Amino acid sequence: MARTAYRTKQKELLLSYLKETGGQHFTVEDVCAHFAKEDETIGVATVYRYLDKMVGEGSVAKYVIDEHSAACFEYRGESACMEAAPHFHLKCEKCGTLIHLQCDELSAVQTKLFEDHGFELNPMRTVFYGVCADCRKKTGTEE
Amino acid sequence: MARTAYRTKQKELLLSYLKETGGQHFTVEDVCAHFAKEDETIGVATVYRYLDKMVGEGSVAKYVIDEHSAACFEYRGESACMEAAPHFHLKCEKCGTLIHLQCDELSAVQTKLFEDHGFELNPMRTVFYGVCADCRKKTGTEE
DNA sequence: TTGCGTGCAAAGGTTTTGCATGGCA
DNA sequence: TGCCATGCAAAACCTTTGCACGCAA
Repeated sequence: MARTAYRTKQKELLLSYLKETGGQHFTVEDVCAHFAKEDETIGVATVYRYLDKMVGEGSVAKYVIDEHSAACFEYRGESACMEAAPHFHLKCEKCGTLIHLQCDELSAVQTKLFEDHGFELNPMRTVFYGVCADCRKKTGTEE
Repeated sequence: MARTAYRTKQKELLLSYLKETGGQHFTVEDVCAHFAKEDETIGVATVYRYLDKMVGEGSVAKYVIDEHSAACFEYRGESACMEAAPHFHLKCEKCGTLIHLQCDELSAVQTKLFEDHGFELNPMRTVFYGVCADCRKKTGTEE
């Protein structure tokens, strides 16, 4: 059963950070560094523990952007239900930009996948890889 | 410039493995284990080195399925150009199954993303996360 | 006082890298 | 002979886990 959740300083700190950065991406390191600058301490383990729990609850989304860099998290609001404002993520393989995209066409894909293939897409975790408009313009010769 | 590429045993071994398993997924460990059973030796570093190069050339696709398990690779054929037979990958978050899906609707998304947002989707790297039909049937209560 | 929450450090896993050796041309 | 390719082991990286201590209730 749900244990009594203590109200601790770290939890408050993390929640305040989440609200500040709502909708933006951050890593665990970002969180720790942010508070280190303010002379507050919050250990990585603690951040991981909270974030993992919140991912399970759906209020935070976790994205594996690249296998070798830290995972990206994103706050989706306390009462965020997944259907609320689903958006997708486009990751540019050239410049590394992560684009938020709210697009009906993509939502249609979600429906299509479900109806035709019985597959229930999870937009909270899916990342589209490719090359963004800006990078395509630049001939694309550079790495 | 392109250096003279030597013809080595390891390269042959890897290529033969790729052709055998064409279209299937494998990890670096799979490759090494496969040859270890046949008393052939091919080190992980070598496999990573070749695979990374081939990913760059487009003949092998690399998927980050889960941040904590090994990366999945897939051979796409020597002369595989990306337009040839693009298919997408659906990863079930419940049972872990990786589904290959060749679907015109999804190809339409690719076009849509390109036309409306200038984003050139890379199907070789994109993985759709969600829940597969089988797992949805099973009430979905289990982890 | 009870026992959850925390931080530190160690462990765990995959992938990369350095370096000496081996093998292709 | 020259130099690319290889394998081993160590390093690097992110994330998880064990454990003792601190703090909320």
